Amino acid sequence: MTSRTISDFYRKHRQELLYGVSLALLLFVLRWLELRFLVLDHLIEIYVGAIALLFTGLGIWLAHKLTTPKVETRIVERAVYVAAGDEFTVNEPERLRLGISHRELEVLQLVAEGLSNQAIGERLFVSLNTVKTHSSRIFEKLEVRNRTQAVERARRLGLIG
Amino acid sequence: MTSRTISDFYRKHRQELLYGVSLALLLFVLRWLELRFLVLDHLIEIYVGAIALLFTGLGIWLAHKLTTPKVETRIVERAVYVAAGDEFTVNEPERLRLGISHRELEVLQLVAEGLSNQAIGERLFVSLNTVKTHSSRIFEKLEVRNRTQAVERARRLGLIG
DNA sequence: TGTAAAATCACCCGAAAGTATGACTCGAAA
DNA sequence: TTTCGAGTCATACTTTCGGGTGATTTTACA
Repeated sequence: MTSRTISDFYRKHRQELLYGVSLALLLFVLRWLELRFLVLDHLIEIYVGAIALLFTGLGIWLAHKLTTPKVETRIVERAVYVAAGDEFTVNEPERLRLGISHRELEVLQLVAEGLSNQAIGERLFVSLNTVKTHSSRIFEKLEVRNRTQAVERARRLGLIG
Repeated sequence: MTSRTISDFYRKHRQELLYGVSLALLLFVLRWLELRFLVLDHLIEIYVGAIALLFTGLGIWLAHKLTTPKVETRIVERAVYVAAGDEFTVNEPERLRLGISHRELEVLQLVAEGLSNQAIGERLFVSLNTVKTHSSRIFEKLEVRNRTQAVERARRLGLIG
């Protein structure tokens, strides 16, 4: 396991780690409070109150972290295209004729959406290298040299919508 | 105070009332649990655990109620009329709206044909750098990050055939 | 159940694309 | 005359693509 992998792991699981550490700390504080107040058992109400407060806070914090990771107002401008109504179906015979696999077609569709290889890999849960292999094969089969031409050609052949 | 006023009051302060009632109920349960378990003081941990759980839940619920209405997504839909016929004419209003110059459109068309920047430069008798400048401006104006997305978008907007 | 095709991933390398910034020319408009 | 947009070009840099090669694992099917 390299340091790259470790930092990747940290990045990906930062939140979970934070929660874990926070919970551990809380339990520690709990224990301390317990030992502190248990001897004076008429202070049990204060103790319980503190616990209640503490955990209400924890709940709020948790919910906040979990439900509002981005409190930004998104303005999505969506263009509605008239006269582009018909549904698309893949030209299956053409796909078979060119020997393009399902996975390759899938990659091709994402390429057509303008995604980078990296982004495609993340979308399909495969590595960058795999995406590159797929796209290279696609280019070969479509007899083109780059993704833009591939999209152009695939459109004309009815492989993508 | 009429019944109308009362129902108005209820509508306006429904949330606050709910909170109040809930809190009262909680305190009641608390009290009950206290009496229940205090005699068996080795069950204090269970008691405290229950309290903790309860109030964590309360916190989450509170936070949820308080923060969810703040998420706001505005979707601006805009109709774009694309020529449905076979012959293509540039959607001039759209070009002007986006502030895309004629030269830029020319470059965009060649990009759509799948030419490399180098090839576009040779076709238009300008340097590679000039083509890059143009295409960068195009990307900005179309709000995209690469040529594939640019072609995709330009096609939909009726800027290219 | 064995085999071929498909899918996955890695590493290297050079080319192409894209970003950022600045500068120069030219013609039209203020 | 000044100003401004469009077009041109450059330098420097980072990122992404695409080609080549080889390998392992999964899946499909005969």
